[in-house]
This record gives sequence, C-alpha cells and structure tokens, in this order.
Amino acid sequence: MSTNTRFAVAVHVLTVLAWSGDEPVKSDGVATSVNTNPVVIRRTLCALARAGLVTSQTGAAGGSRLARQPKKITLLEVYRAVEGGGIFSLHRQPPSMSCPVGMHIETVLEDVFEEVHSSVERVLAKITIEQVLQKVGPCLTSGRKKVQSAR
Amino acid sequence: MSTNTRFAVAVHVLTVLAWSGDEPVKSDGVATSVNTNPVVIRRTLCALARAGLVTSQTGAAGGSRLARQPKKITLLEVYRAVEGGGIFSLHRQPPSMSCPVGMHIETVLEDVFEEVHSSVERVLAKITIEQVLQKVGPCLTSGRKKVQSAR
DNA sequence: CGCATTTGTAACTATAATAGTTACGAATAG
DNA sequence: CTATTCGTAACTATTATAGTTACAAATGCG
Repeated sequence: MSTNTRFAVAVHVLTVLAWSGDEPVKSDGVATSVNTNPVVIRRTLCALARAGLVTSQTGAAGGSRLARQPKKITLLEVYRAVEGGGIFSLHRQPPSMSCPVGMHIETVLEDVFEEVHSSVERVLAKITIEQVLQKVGPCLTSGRKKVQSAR
Repeated sequence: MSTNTRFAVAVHVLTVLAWSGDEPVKSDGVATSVNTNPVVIRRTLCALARAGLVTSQTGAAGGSRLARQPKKITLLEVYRAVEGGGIFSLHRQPPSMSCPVGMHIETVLEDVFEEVHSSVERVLAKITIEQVLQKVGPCLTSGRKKVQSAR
C-alpha cells in the first residue's frame, strides 16, 4: 500500500481551484479545505505549476488558479506531476547474482511493473478534473461561491 | 511511489520454489537468493502459506514448496497475499467538512482508486509464476539444479 | 528417546519516506 | 511604502518497512 497522499491531495487542490473558477485561491484557503498546513499545499501547487497545470501569483491579491479548463486536465497529468517512481518497488538490496533466479528476476519484474503502470495510466488518462468536480458537487457546479468562505 | 518491496520479494520467493520443483527449499536458501534475512523470507512465506500458495515444514528435512503448479498461481494471488491496502492513499487527516469539495472528495477519490485497482488486478491476473519462471531462465527450466547451490 | 534442524513469531532496532512546521527572502498590488 | 502571499530551505515528527535477535514448537533421524 502506498503511504503517500500526494496524488489525493493534488486532485483535491485542483478541484478546489476548479470550483473557484477564475478567482485565485490562496494556499491558506486550500489548506483549510484539505485540512493541512499551507506549506504542504504550496509544495503541491509548485509541482503542479511546474507541470503547467496551475499558475500562481504572489502578493496581496495573489493565489493560484488553473492554467486550463478543468475538462482539459486529466488525472494522468496530475499523477505524473506529483508522483515519483512506479507503483511497485524492486528489492532494496540487489538479489544474488550467483543464483539463476536472482540474476534475472529484476528484469522480469520490471516488465511486469511496466505493464501494470501503463494500465494505470490508461485509466487515469480518461478522468478529468471536470468530472471530479461534477461528482463532488453535482448540483452546485453552477452558482459557485468563494472557497475562502469554507473556513 | 510505493516504498514496499513485498510484492517483488514474494514473486522472487515463489519463483525460487518453482525452480526447485518438488524439492523443499529452506528459508535460508531463499534468503541467499533474495539477498536478505531469512526471517524476512519466512514472513513472506507465512503470508503466502495463509493464502494457500505454499506449504512449509519444520525440522531437519523441512523447507517450503509450492502448494500448486506454477501455472496455477497468478501474480494477482501473490499480490493479494502480501499487499495490504490499495495503490493510492487518501488524506492523512480527513478534509474539512465545511467545504463542499472537502465534504465529497474522499468518496470521489475512492471511486477513482477502485477503478485503478481493478485495472491493476486484471493485468496481474494474466501473469503466472510459470511465465515468470520461463522468462527468468528460458533455457534452464528443464534440468534444474538445487537452489542451495546458489550460495 | 534424544538430538539437530527448521519453521513461526514476537520484540526490538534501523532506515527511509512522508508530512508537518518554522522562518524568511522575493514578488506583487494597492 | 506597506501588507500580503508565494517559493523554498531547513528542520522535526510520524509512520512504514526492512532487518535483527531470540526462542518455543514441530519434525525427522540415528
């Protein structure tokens, strides 16, 4: 089991931004919704900005907003923006090269991991932030209100 | 990225047992191939035994062997035997329930995670230990030798 | 029977990944 | 010029995982 909540947090962040539309949202406001520290949110936003999914601005009227329409952002892009390596890990210590199994198992496992990984990517590529937004608030996606009021 | 090597180790262990055929292999022999501590291997073997994939015996002539033919063991069974929760994790702290996004995001994410998970399972269900064994030693799967000699 | 051997498991330590926190310079709007 | 906010570094805390030591219980063999 992954012990890493970055993907969940990133989707949450983007959904909040999508919710807020053109209105920039401060890291502090997002942090309140996610129930964590604003710096954690800023780190996530930073990764998302590097991937071209959000833009941010410093200053009093600053904050972050989506760089594109929610329907143009897939969860695959989010996943790639915030998640490092693959889903499974190989041995911590390389296996014995004197054993015929140990010698080859890592290559074989890498093939398997690759198959799994691309299957995951295909699923994530089909889901957009817009879809998430709609599921989050089916009856609310028109007539949004400011996220700041969530405090 | 998962920081958990249990699946890789479990597949390795089963491949060693498959390699050895009917000859029981001691945890120490497997540990040498995997390049780790015998207790780590025994823990994995324990989980695999609970799932009905291997059998073990104490005593001088003891050790472990597959409970079934390699072609009857899929990586999905291995995965389920050794891997706890899913691939992604939700928030460490539950999100704010005063925010419309926070209120619903976990449910939506769970749906997404479920889709991803079943896609992974479909991939793993198609791969057997026999296939792994063949890839590990294409020209060696007949005429095996004892794993103990790998030391 | 008694002995050597091996598993199963508990209890502990070590390592590494992740999240949370504090602090502060740089950018920006008013 | 000032208040505000982001970006980021540096540190701490928490948790998961792997590794280690130790030992009782099971087993086969002389």
